[in-house]
Amino acid sequence: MSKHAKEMGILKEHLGKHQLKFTRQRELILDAFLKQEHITAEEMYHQLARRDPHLGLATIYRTLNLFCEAGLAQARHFGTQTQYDNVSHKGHHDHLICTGCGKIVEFENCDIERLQEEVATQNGFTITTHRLELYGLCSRCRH
Amino acid sequence: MSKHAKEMGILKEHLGKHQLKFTRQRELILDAFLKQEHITAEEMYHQLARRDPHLGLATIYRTLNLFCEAGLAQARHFGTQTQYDNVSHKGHHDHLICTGCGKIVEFENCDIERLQEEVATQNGFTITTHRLELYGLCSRCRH
DNA sequence: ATTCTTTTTGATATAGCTTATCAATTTCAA
DNA sequence: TTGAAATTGATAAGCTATATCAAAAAGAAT
Ligand SMILES: [Mn+2]
Ligand SMILES: [Mn+2]
Ligand SMILES: [Zn+2]
Ligand SMILES: [Zn+2]
Repeated sequence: MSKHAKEMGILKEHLGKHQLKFTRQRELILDAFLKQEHITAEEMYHQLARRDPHLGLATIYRTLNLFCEAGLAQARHFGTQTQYDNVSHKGHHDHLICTGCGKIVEFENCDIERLQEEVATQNGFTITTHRLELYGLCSRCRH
Repeated sequence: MSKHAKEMGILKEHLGKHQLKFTRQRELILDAFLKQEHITAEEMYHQLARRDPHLGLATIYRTLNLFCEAGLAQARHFGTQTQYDNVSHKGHHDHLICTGCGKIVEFENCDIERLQEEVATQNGFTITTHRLELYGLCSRCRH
C-alpha cells in the first residue's frame, strides 16, 4: 500500500466523475505535493525538474488547480505568487505569516469564526468564504 | 475654501517633506479620488479621461501610490485589480464583499481585533498588519 | 520675469504570474 | 488492437503594475 493511497483514491474518484484520466504526471505531482504544507507552482516545478526534466510548468499549474477542484488543495494569495495549501488532512484554517522569514503558521479560532458570522448577519450578508491573514514577525525574527 | 482643502493640505505637507512637487495632475486626481470609497486605477483612468484625455495611466498609478504614502489611501487586493481605499476620513476597518454585485461594506469589530492579537501572542508573533475579508452574498443578491 | 535645477509626466517597453493555444502523445474503454 | 477523447509540453498571449526615458512642468533663486 502506497504512502498516499487515500489521497490518490480521492483524486481517482474525482477523475472518474469528470471523465478525466489518471496520468503519470498527475501521480508524480500529487506525490510531491502531499509532502508539503504550502507550495507555489514554481517551487514545485523546480523540485520536480530533477525527477522529470520534461515536466512542463503549465502542467504543474493545471494539476494543482485540478487538486483544488478535487478538494485536496486550496489556492491562497499571500504574496506575489499563489500558494497551494495542502488541505488533504485538515479542515478550515487561517494563517499567520512572518514578513521576516516567510514562515507560515496555521491556526483555527472558533470565536473569530463566530464573530465573522455575526458581522455578516448584521449586514444582511451570507458568507461563503473568507480570508484572514495576520502579517508580522515571528519570535525568531523579532530579536 | 475648496471642498477638499483638508486633504489637499495633508498632501501638500507630505510633498513638502519629501521634496516633491504639487502638480495639476495630482490636484485633479486627489479631487476625483476623494469622491470615492474604493476605486481601481483603471476606473479612475476612464473617469478622468473626460476631463483630461492626455492623463496617462502610469500617472494614475504613481499618484494613487503617492496617496498611500501620504496616508490618504490604502491599497487593497480584493479581486484581480488593486482597489485604492479612501481612508482620509476613517480609521482601520475590514470588508464584506458581495460576490454577486461587487458591493463592498466596511465594518470594524473590536472583539475580532482583540482575538487576532491573542492568536498572534499565543504563537509568538507580533502583528504589523492584517487582512480580513468576508465574501458572500448581500441581501439583495441572495433573493 | 528669467534662469536653472529638480521633479514629473506620458508613451511605451518590460516584468511577473498565470492561462490559452495547439500539434503530438497518452490514456483507456470498446 | 483500435480509436475517440483527454493530456501534455512548448510557447504565445493576457493582464496588471512598474521601469524607462525624453520632453515638459514646477518652483527656488536671481
Ligand atoms: Mn494552510
Ligand atoms: Mn474600505
Ligand atoms: Zn520569521
Ligand atoms: Zn450583492
